[in-house]
Amino acid sequence: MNEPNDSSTPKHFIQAIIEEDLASGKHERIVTRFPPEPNGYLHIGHAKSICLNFGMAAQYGGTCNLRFDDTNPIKEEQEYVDSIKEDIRWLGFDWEDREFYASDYFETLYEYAVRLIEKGKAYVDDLSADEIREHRGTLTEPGRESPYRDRPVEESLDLFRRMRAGEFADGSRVLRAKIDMASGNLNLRDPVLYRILRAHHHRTGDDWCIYPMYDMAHGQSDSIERITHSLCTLEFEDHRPLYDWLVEEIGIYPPRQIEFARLNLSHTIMSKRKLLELVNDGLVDGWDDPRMPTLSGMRRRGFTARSIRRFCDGISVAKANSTVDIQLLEHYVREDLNKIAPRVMGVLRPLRVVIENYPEGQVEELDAINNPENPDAGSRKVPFSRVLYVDRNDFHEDPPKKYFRLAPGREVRLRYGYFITCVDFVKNDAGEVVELRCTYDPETRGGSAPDGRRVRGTIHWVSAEHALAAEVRLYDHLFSVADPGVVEGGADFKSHLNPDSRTVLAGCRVEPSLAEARAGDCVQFERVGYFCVDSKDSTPQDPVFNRVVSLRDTWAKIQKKQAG
RNA sequence: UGGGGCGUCGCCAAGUGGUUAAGGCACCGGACUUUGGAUCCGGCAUUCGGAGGUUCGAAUCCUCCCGCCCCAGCCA
Repeated sequence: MNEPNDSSTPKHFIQAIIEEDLASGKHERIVTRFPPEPNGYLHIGHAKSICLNFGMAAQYGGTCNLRFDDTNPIKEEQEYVDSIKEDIRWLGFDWEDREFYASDYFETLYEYAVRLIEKGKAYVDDLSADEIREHRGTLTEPGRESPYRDRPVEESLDLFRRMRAGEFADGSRVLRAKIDMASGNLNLRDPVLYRILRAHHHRTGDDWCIYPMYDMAHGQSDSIERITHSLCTLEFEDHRPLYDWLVEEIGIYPPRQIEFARLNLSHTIMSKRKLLELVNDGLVDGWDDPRMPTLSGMRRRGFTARSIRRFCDGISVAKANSTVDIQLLEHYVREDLNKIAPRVMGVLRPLRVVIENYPEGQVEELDAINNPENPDAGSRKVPFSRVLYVDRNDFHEDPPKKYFRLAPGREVRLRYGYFITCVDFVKNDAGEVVELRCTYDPETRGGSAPDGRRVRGTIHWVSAEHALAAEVRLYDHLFSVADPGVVEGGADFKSHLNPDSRTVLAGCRVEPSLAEARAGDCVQFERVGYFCVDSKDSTPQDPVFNRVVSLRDTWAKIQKKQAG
């Protein structure tokens, strides 16, 4: 799936490369792959890669494989592969029958390693991990060759076979490529290709006690799958010479690795390690907490797959490290939800309103448009009666300048209802306004005055006796600073956690039509924001709504300006 | 002091020797409005990290300088 080619999105450098390769005849069809390691949940940063890889395949009539990079059994689990598949499907992409695992290639990879040893391009090293590190040298000093580097091919072959057979202890030996211990690129200083590791693998079980390293597995898996363009992030740029070297020395099909900048988003973090820390420390309610930048969290929050896809298109792909303003993401959800979310009325902080001249016991069913952006969405009936709730912040005892809503003596329009005028208000002992006394103009049913009289303010409301009680969870940025990664002194990123990232409102009142709402449904509470029925905690009896994003709020801006 | 990358508006990002230096977000005006939403109009880089140079002409080519990111896992 990908969006109709938006002319406002210019071609990026990867598209340029692919088009050249197609035009020159280097490739007839392109093949890409999305290669997650099943050691955590997918986040919005992965979405960029997913959209890129599947997007290129779709745009140029090729295919994109899903391949799990599962070469480290210590960190990988089936739970993660399941969640990854679910997230990719939800995002709207289909790998059909092309679901692969690096572990499927273990036997072939082993043969490739043997081939390298036979060519004298790899050797078994008996050095310990510490010794290997000591021999590696530093950024500015060359490394030293291992004393085992030039041992006979036959000896390495024998040792490697016995490594596989389980004759040696974990960590006692490794297979290394024989390249150049003096290279300025540390990846070329005889990189480790295989290590001994007795760990249960989620797919191969206990079949293997040696596992290939990333460099020995990734490019070779790409080659086996005939990947034409292997797209990865910038930190692998230094690995490209090794990627090319291995494919060349083994003598197999050479895919082309192309690196692009990973996504960074302001006010959040993308590091799996840090995300896991938030989960483990109980600072969020799990991987799918609606504040998390994980796809499962965003899905639960109410982000649409389409808005994420559009976002990924919008930010484009380049090689410069960058941090995208989270407001751009919010823009794309608003854009999408504006078109598809049914409008309803919900009162978050209820303030009781009695319409004094409205007949006791009378109920009217008023027509309300479901979505002004989409006539096909039709309309619904909303009950109106003598006692209503409006939002507390739609009343001001002493209204500030430019405030168009309710205040003593002020007339406003109730959305799809009547014009009402506040004639009095009631306070409790604590001095809080607890009730408004209003009158209505029977001539203004539906919201317009026959005499042409205009009101500046329109507010939302619900009928007290008909409204449903609900819990509403307001979410804000997870971190209060744009770049939580930057911390002073001994502080750590968690010190930037936004204490107001979640505000739970109980006792909210929403219109009765919401009785039909089901988990995952998104609506717009008019004048407030977009909300999604929580998929975990919501029940028909006790509905729970998550705020996806607020509506743009001009009044808030005016207030800010007035304040200072 | 090694190697690999990157620097164009507050944030993304086009641009590949001749364009008035795209577009989006944000921001600022205004119109419209039964959501202070949406929509619509208008504004928003004499300048491309800096300095030299080549050229009739440079963000694009050359030289030097500056800044930022990545690499010393038997992680990926």
